[in-house]
Amino acid sequence: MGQAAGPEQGLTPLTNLELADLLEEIGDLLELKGDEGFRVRAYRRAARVVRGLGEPVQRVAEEGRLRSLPGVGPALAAKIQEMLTTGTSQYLEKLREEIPPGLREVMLVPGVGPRTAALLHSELGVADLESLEAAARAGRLRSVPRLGLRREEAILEGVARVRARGGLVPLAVARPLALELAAMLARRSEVVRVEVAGSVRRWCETVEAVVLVAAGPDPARIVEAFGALPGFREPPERSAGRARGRWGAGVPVELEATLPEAFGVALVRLTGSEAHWRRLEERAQGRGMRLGPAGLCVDGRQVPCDGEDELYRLLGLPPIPPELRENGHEVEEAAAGRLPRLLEPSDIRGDLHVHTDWSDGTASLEEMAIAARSRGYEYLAITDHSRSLAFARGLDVARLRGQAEAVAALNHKLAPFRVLAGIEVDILADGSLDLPDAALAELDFVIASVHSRMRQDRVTMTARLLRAIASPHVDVIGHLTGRLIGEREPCELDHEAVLEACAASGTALEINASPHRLDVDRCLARQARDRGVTLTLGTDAHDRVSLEDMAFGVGTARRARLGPGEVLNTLSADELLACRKG
DNA sequence: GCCGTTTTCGGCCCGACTGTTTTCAGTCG
Repeated sequence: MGQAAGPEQGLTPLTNLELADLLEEIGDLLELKGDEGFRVRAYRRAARVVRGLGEPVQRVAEEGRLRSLPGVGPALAAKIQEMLTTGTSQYLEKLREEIPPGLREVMLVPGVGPRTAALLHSELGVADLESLEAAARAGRLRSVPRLGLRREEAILEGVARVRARGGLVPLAVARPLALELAAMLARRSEVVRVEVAGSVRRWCETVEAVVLVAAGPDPARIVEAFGALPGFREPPERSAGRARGRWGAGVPVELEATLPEAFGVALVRLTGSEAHWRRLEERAQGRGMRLGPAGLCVDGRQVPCDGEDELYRLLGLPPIPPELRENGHEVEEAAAGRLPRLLEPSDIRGDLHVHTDWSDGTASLEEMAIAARSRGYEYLAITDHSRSLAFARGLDVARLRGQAEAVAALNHKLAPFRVLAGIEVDILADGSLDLPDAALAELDFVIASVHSRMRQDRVTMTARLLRAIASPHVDVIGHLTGRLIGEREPCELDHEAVLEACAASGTALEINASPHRLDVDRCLARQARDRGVTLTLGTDAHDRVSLEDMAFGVGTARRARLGPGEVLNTLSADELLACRKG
């Protein structure tokens, strides 16, 4: 307490995520510069370690433990220290002068990596997405060595795709920022109460803006305090009780400040969806009240509403969970007492998809297990990659057996906590599995996932998945569509055929809880449920911190209206093992 | 860049596909 840099120094302590971004940027710029690959990887590895660190890197630095982090040697420790003190590093600043930072977004275009981006820069002076698009439209790309008409067309299409998603912020970015901003506001004396609202609160996978609602006796002072937070690129626009601006790299952020007695109505309105709010307005009108931005009026008098539940109660409704506030029909359901019992975070008894340093994770088997136990779980399934994912150090039969032995030893040590010996076995291009049946048969839990050849046509990809689903050893299909939100489109697939095969064979489908994936999504999860397919939740964590991503999985499951009975991880370890196939 | 029952240098990250070529560099998972 009191140690953090105050406003008098004009510097807020860097969060782990911000520091990781700076390290990532150095990696990208070095790569664009043509630096040898190992240094680039060192920066990226350090970024990953910092991102997945279970404690503030600030504290690690203060206690002189930076060098103890894996992948952090003398050079990186010094740069991290400098970044924590000054907010940047001279090395990074120099790189930014040498290489146009806009080239980083050029690399977002599919098919354009560091070499091509650098080539486009040197040959055509491309420095960002705009100049790339202009050059492509002018037909100047096709004349560059190793490029041609086909790639020019593909790049133009890719630019459009990158653009299209440009306006939306992935939940993976928006939610941590929303929570951080809410925490900053909560510390201000002007603020009595603050909540995250908007699409973030409804766990939408992408959002237009981070929206916050804060209450206090003097809303104007809250708006003022909000505008003064460090992190806005330029001062946010302010109007009565409101402020909106762009935070950090440009994420749109909005605040509405109210009096405490108007907080409930504001929170419901700003949480949305719009259809939900409209439906509530209609319902109020139907009951002789008037609901609007100013609040709820009964007989011409403003009724105080300091919480959401109070508003719903006045409208004759039970509280409606934010995840259900979508098309407005949920209001009728609520009125009829037919709201579903939704999955709760506390229903989840274990994580069914994690990686360790046996493959491409950063934490050891024991570290992951202990982290899972301290989250209150009863069990954890270890599901590292298999053989063919060489770049992730995937496990072959021998190493898998070695890991199973290590798991057995760990179970002895951590009992009654259970570690399940599992695998995320690769589904190869023809639908066969990357490990022999005999090896899979020995495991407690088998996820099968596609990691390569993701652009197969619909027929081929469907057949490929059906073959994996038919395997008696496969318990779950992991991240079915392979999409990465804002980065990679889902693969072509006959969903109906897949769901039918899952239902018939008793194969579960995963809701991958990584906020970058959320795969299967809400719609597909709901369809699966309707077809009698069981779902599992797995974080796909590659470090201890990412075990917290389970919240995103639960949010998605709730949006899909799943209850505890439809999710495998609500079972005990014994029940789970008992209901495996075969 | 980091790291060391290969310990202060020499490894570390592999294989398939694609569009461009006429033998392969670059991208991706």
